[in-house]
Amino acid sequence: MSRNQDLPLKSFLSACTTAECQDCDARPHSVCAGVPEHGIADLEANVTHMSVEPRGAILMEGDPAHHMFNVTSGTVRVYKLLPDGRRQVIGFLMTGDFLGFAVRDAYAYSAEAVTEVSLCRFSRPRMEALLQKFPGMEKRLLGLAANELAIAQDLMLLLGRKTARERLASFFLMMVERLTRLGRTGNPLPLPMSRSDIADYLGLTTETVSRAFTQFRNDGLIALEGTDTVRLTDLAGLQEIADGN
Amino acid sequence: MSRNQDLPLKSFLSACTTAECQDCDARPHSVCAGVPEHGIADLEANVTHMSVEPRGAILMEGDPAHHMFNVTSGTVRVYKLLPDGRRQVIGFLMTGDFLGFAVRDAYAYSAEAVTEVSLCRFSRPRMEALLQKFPGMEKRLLGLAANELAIAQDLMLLLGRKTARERLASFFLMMVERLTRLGRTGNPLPLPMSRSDIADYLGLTTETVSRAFTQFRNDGLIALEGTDTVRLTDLAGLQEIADGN
DNA sequence: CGTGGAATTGACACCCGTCAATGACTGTGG
DNA sequence: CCACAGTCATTGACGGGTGTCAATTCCACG
Repeated sequence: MSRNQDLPLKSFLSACTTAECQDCDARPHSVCAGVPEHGIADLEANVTHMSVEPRGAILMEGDPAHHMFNVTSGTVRVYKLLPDGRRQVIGFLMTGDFLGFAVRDAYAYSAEAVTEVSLCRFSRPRMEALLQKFPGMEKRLLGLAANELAIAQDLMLLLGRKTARERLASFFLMMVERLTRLGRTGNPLPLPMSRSDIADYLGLTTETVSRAFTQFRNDGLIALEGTDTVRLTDLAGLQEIADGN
Repeated sequence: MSRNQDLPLKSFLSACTTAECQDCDARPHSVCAGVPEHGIADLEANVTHMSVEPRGAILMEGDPAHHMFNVTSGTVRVYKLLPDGRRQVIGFLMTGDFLGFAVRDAYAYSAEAVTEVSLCRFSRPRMEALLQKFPGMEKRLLGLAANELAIAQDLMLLLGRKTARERLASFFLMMVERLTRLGRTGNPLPLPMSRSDIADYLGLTTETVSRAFTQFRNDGLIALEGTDTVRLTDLAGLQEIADGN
């Protein structure tokens, strides 16, 4: 199991003003889809565009939850730690995903950039003002929360009841589906995160993940194109495995 | 691992008009806390009060999501199944909990009564009208969703990374906290659900759960008062175990 | 008291974790 | 251009925690 005690967690946050809400690719997939066209300027005035280097920290468990984020490009890993360093990745965020739900006033999880990541940052009070002003935005946020909840429930089934093979197959199919929904190609499937990230997402070890990879390769279900790209050569077969048969 | 293929899933839903929103004990804990006092009559007009017998079905995975529910008393188990019968309980719902989030138009989980359960049922369009009319209700619903998400993330950490002992200790403490929040006594802790329900919630088998119970008993951490009530005799010890040490 | 399902306990097997070695890849400096 | 180091991925050997199967025991309920 991977430990996380020695990662360089210092923040690589840096301001950047190149991106603009007006022609933001992520908008239709994000909470900002709930803002009407005439409100975009207002939106822009209340957001900070920023980018984070790979392995850079975005927020940490226990920090006061002063901000909310919107991922506009790149991949983010969100995770929780046990005191002894055991890590559970609770999600990978991509274009349009929202980050920063918090009950009480502190984050209950940490988030780091996997690849270079672009983010929109909202301060909490400003976000609340926006939600007040644009009810569609709040409705949209509720929809995103319900969607995340559904993903979380799928992961619970995976973590509680699936075998290693079933977990990996489910992971592949889930990633394909998300990329497809974003209008990107899911096959060959890019995997920007490490085996250790995948393992900590699936509740396994890197060794077990690696063994499952080679097993799938030997069974003709996948083909590796480098270590971070997988061609799914038998989607139906993977689907069967993912569903438990 | 418990299979769920032979459970009598026919619905025991039955109308009942005794409860009223005006003096509903669950209101301050539920989505209805977002409705102002002057809107209660409107709320009442858009809700059906009902009760479900133990083991009765409330909704089933795949059903069209025509309704949303509000638990006002009793305990509900929410779960997902794999085709071969493996079951993952994704939550136990109690007073004030909301049931019926659905992306797309179908439920992604099933729900059954553990004890006798009282529910308020909203039809989807009526609920949406209410949310439109009372923005506080939508805000409240978002808060409930964020809260459920946090609970789900805790469970992911549990399912992915904790040992059997750690899982059971975490479960006890989680139940205590929820009951306390509802203003009820959490110690001795009532456990209306079966060992098999607990096992399927914690990603274990009944045997392993049972062994952990007796281990805790032998270690002086708990005392059983019948099979469905546990006195937690060493909360600090349980907390240490739950956190991984 | 008798009955049936749930809970507990025991014996054993197996999947996956642990530990360790090797291989593949990337970037750096000579 | 190549040697080298460092990180990550893969593979192997082995052990342990938890699942499986089976036999009691415990209770709730008639």
